[in-house]
Amino acid sequence: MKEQNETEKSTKEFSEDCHKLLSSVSDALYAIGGKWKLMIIIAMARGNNRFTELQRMVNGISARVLSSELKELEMNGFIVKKVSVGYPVTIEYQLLPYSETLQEVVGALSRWGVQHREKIKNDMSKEGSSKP
Amino acid sequence: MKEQNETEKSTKEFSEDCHKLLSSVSDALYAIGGKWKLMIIIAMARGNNRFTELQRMVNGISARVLSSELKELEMNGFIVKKVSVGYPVTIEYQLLPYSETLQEVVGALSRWGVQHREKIKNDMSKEGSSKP
DNA sequence: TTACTCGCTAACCTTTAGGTAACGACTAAC
DNA sequence: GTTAGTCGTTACCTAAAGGTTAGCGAGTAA
Repeated sequence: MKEQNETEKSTKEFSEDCHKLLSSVSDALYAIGGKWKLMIIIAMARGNNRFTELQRMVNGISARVLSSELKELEMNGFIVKKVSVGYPVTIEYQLLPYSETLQEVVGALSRWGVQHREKIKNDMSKEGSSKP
Repeated sequence: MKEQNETEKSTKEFSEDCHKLLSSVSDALYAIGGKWKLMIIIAMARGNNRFTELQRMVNGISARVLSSELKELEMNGFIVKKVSVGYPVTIEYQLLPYSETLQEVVGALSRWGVQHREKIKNDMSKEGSSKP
């Protein structure tokens, strides 16, 4: 029964594999999915720690959305909000070490993004020049 | 003027870097962002090529959403729809080579997802056991 | 005094994602 | 021939993400 053929076995294994892969990717997307979270983390990793800095750097984000995303990022342990009580109360957001675990993801995504833009450009110029 | 100090220079470079990174990640998210696209590609890479197979494999997706996501994936050159005209018309979706460029992204995301789930589990057990 | 910045927040509205349910066309079983 | 299942597609509707505008409280600069 067990060594009947390989089709059945590999199908099953594939299917288990697949479920694991799917659920881990799903977990990841749950935490860092959406339009902004990764972008905010990238901007912060580049030294943007103030609210308005972030708003200017992350193109197209509104104050309302930035505010709520920062809250979520804080709840999930990616960043902290530091309020310096001294002279003019300044508020800074800082990355926590945990956000560094995202480096690989950010790297992969940005490399893919670069090559994808290239591809789109090529596709367009091909279509454009294919007029008979 | 040029070697005044390093602070100014590196700030500027950081900022340029940052914009590039942000726009490439943004491009990537535009194409493969959202809850389902990557999951569908993963499922297909594991040998699920029929509509209902995919629907069963990708947990929680509805037929309507699957149908529209498949259309988008086709438009963006990740998959093709093959209709065999013979006997009971069967429809198969197949990955195109371009979807393989996503391997790195999928790998990174799933590894991160796995460790993130671990982290959540640990965090919870810590909080749970800290009752005085 | 006026005006402008920073770090938000609330109220309101639009856009998009996604669920439900039903259909068409065809098969298979009862 | 009637019911049930496959393989999708479509129309309709809700929910939630996100944009816009406005403003507040505290500081700063003219």
